[in-house]
Amino acid sequence: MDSDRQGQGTDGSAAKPGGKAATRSQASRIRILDAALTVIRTRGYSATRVEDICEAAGLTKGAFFHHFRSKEELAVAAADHWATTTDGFFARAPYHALEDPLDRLLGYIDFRREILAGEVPEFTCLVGTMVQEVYETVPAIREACDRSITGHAAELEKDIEAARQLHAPEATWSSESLALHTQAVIQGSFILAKARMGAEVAAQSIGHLKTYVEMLFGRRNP
Amino acid sequence: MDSDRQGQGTDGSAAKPGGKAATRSQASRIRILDAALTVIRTRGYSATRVEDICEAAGLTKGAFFHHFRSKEELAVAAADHWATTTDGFFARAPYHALEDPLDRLLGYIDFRREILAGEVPEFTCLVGTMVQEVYETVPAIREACDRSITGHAAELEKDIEAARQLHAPEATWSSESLALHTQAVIQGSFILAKARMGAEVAAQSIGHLKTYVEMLFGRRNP
DNA sequence: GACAACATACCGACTGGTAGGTATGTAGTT
DNA sequence: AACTACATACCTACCAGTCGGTATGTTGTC
Repeated sequence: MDSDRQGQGTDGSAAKPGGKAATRSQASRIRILDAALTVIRTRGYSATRVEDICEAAGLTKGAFFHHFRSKEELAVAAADHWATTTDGFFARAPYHALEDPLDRLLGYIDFRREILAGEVPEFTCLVGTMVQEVYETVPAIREACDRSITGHAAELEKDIEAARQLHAPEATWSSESLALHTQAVIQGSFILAKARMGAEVAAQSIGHLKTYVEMLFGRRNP
Repeated sequence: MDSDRQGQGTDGSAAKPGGKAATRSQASRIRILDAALTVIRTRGYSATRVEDICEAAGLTKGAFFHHFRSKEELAVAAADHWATTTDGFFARAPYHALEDPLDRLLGYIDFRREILAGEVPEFTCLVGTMVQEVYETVPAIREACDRSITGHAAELEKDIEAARQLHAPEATWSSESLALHTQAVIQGSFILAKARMGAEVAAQSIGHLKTYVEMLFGRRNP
């Protein structure tokens, strides 16, 4: 209902072999979305002007409003775009090849810590930023952010559940709650990183998260 | 240097016995600050208009700009006000009377979970919200938020350090990093609560935090 | 206590720049 | 010719901040 514009841009026709124009249009659309990721993560959603995004994308407002009906619609599309790209990014990460689900889970946490590089806007989360601002005022954006976070957690939950059955069948905690907890730690570590303008705090916090998971699975003693 | 207007309002003259007007002025100032806490937590910093705050405070823009030179200056004052009021709030909480520092630490975590009541804007954090939006663009606000978070963590760190020396002298983690980690979990849990529009996720995440701390201190086995 | 002189607290109409959105034009493709 | 993908110029609502004014003290002097 609200998720057209997902795969093939604005054109309704599908399966066009070698459609050059459609490809170029899509490229512009994605440039706008990518620009939005950068700018919104830097300045926040409300404070970013659509012209900021256009400038970062090397396009004009005409192009912007050709692809998106409003700033709000862009935000929803950006959240979906974020979900898609990050999911792909993590799916391709090396830890994913490990056999034991617990190793994958710990590998995921290590990976999250490792990618805390560069400037703060580069490693922080688009949807975590946006949902803080608009959760009460713009339902569509809130829902898109929720989809992104919940979807990512659900992906992780699979490994957690498998690891739980394999290594901690007696565990009292639910895989879902642990998956969400990892996301809470990561999101919270971003807030501290922003307050302090550095990744160090975030890395330490994710380190605590890893210790916790290791202890839950008996791989480490206090 | 930047912290006049703190104790005695706008009047330069000090030690005025029974100054009625100064008291009334302070009351208005605090009404504006309290209103700002509510409104900004609900709508975010950038999206709140100063007129929203005035309306919530039952005053007009004239009064607002009499007390604050700009919206930015208000935000800084609001962050400081937040730090002051929340510190007092936690200082007065019952867990604070416990003798064992570890009990106080665990009591703090329990307390944080217990106060997740009411609507989302009522239990979420002002400075966590603001710093996400402005960390790159408004240094003064970022610093004020940092002061609030770091100060709160430092207060907690005292109990953690005492508990560590008493119950886990061999521990490899630092009290500071654990204190900051608790704040990361709490802040992150707010983000999830906002995405899902409910306190339940936050409570579960803080539950995991408690389990972690208990395990760190050997009060619980996996 | 009365009155002048002054300061503080607040009101609300106004302004000027800004930013979301629109209307129109145009080059390229089919 | 029709349509897509943009660019440019323009419109308009909105909002931070200003400014002249009023009401309520407060201080000092007689």
